[in-house]
Parts: sequence; structure tokens; C-alpha cells
Amino acid sequence: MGTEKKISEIEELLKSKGYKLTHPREVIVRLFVQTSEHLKPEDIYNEVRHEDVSLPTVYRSIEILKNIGVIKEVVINSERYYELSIFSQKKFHIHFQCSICGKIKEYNDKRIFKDMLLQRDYIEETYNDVIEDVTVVMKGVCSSCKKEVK
Amino acid sequence: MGTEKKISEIEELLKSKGYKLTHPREVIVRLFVQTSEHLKPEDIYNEVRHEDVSLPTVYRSIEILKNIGVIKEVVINSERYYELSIFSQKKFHIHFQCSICGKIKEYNDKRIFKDMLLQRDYIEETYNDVIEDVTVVMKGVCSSCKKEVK
DNA sequence: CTTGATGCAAAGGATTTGCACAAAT
DNA sequence: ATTTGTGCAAATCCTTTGCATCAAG
Repeated sequence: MGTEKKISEIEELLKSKGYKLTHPREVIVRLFVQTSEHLKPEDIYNEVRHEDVSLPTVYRSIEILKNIGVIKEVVINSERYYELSIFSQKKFHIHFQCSICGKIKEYNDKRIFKDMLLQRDYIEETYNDVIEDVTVVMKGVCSSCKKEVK
Repeated sequence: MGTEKKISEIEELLKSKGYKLTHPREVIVRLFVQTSEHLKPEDIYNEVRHEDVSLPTVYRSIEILKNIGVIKEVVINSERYYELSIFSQKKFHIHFQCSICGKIKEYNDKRIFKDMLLQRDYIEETYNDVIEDVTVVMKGVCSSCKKEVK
């Protein structure tokens, strides 16, 4: 799906919830649609401040976008990160942060997703809970940093 | 293992790292040893303030205990929780928070651990990363709240 | 004794809020 | 027009720090 299509779909969603796609919100939404990074509120602010978007508005927009399911929050090392989640088929978010270089990546791997799904089904059946969201954060040393150390 | 035995083992560990088991630290360590709850800094403070332990000391103790592996931090819904980890064989921490009652529980289930282990091995082999820690946070509706809604 | 630990008060950083003004439908 | 959204500045909340004092080994 193209960038503009995605943005107008998000606009529709916002409208259906009684929100407007204002200039600041569009700038922020566009940023999320165009990046695959995990962004902190401050990162977002730095990307949009040139467009005259204030920090409080960044926070307010994050809150709304999170609540209507456009973006998802992941906390790694006590820091909040946000990523686009609306067009992702992923039901699971498996993050890895390297303790050396600090970079965060995601594993998008069918086998992992399948296993997580089975895991979830097993838990739901066994414990009678309904699982709506699963977030996995792994920490360790990434392949690049592993080489450096050698 | 008994409470006192656990505390003296933690004391030894502290000493081996050049730290003392002072009164405030003992009170905090005892709290972690005796509870199975997930505690926030403020929860800890409320439990130990009558022993004349200050909030900064709670934070300083948490930091040390975390660094030497006595306790582990889990962030759920942007809030920091701590739990005893030193005597736990668990390599994985699978938490579930109910979005209705807010309660947090852990799944301590051999089958889940085994599957997570396989999952980890698969990722390490496939992506060449070293995984040292895995934290899983699931959200949904717990079995009790599910009944209420009906 | 000597070093490390503590409490207090104050600082710091991230996030939220009140309010008057601006912009969207 | 009317409602919702915005920027600014200030407030709030959580966490950390400086410093004089205290306690553990």
C-alpha cells in the first residue's frame, strides 16, 4: 500500500473516532508511515519541530494514535518507543536490543510467529485467559557486536 | 530454601561485589524474598518507610540489586516493576496483565519454558545473535474478569 | 578508622495540564 | 459557528544527585 493511501486510511480512522487529521497530526502520521524505526517521543519531536509542532502536541498525538491502534508502544530499558502497528499483520512483536550498540531490531519470521501463536493458544486453553497482545523483548549481543569482541 | 538462608546468600553476593548489607538494604531484600508480588519503587517505599528507609535509598538499592542480578525489572504499561530473580530457575519471564483488573501474574509452566528455549535457540542459530534475556508481556482479559463480563 | 551508605532537600528529566488562541468541519 | 486542537508556560510526577552526617567492616 502506498504512503498516501495509508495516510488517508488513518485519516478515516481518526474521523470515525471523532478526531481531525490536523497538520501536526498529519506530519506525525507521515513520519510513522515512512519510517521503520522505533521512535521515542523526543525523536518524533526532533523530526517534526521544523514543521512547528510542539512537544505537548507530540505527546497528545501519540496518545490518540496509540489508543485507536495506529501505533504501538514498546518499552525497552525503561524507554518508550513507538512504531506503526496498523498495517502490520504481525500479532506479535519480537524485539531485540543489543546491550553493546544499543540498536533495536525486530524479528519478522514466519516460524517465530507460528510458534508464538501456538504458545498463545496453549496458554489461553490452559489458563482460561484471553490474550490480546504479546510483546517480547530480548536482550543480548547482536551478530555484529559479537564479531567486534572477538 | 528458607528466608534467612536466602538473605544471607544475597548478603554474600553483595559483599563479593564490595557492597554492605546495611539495615535499609536488608529490609528491602527481605521484602523481595518474602513476597511474590511485582513491586513498584513506590510500593517498596510504602513497605519499608516505617523502618526509616528513604525513597532515594529505595532507588539506590533497586539499582544495585538489579545490577548484581538479585532482582529483575519488568516494565508493564510504562510502569517499572521489580521481582526477585536470583533464586529463580526461570530463564524466561512470561507476564500477563489483565486490562480490566490490572493484576499481573506470571506463567510458570514447563511446557512454555521449553518452547521458549527452543524459540531462543532457533533465533540464535538463524540470526547469529546471542540472547541473554527474554521478557514476555502479554495483555488481555484474565479468566476471572472474563466471567464477570458474561 | 576509613570507606561506603544514608537522609534530606533540591535538581533533573520526561510527561501532562490550564488556558487563551487558532484551525478544522 | 462550534467544536476540537494547538502552542506556550507552568505544573506534576518520577527519579537522581549533592552534601553533610552516619554506620558497617
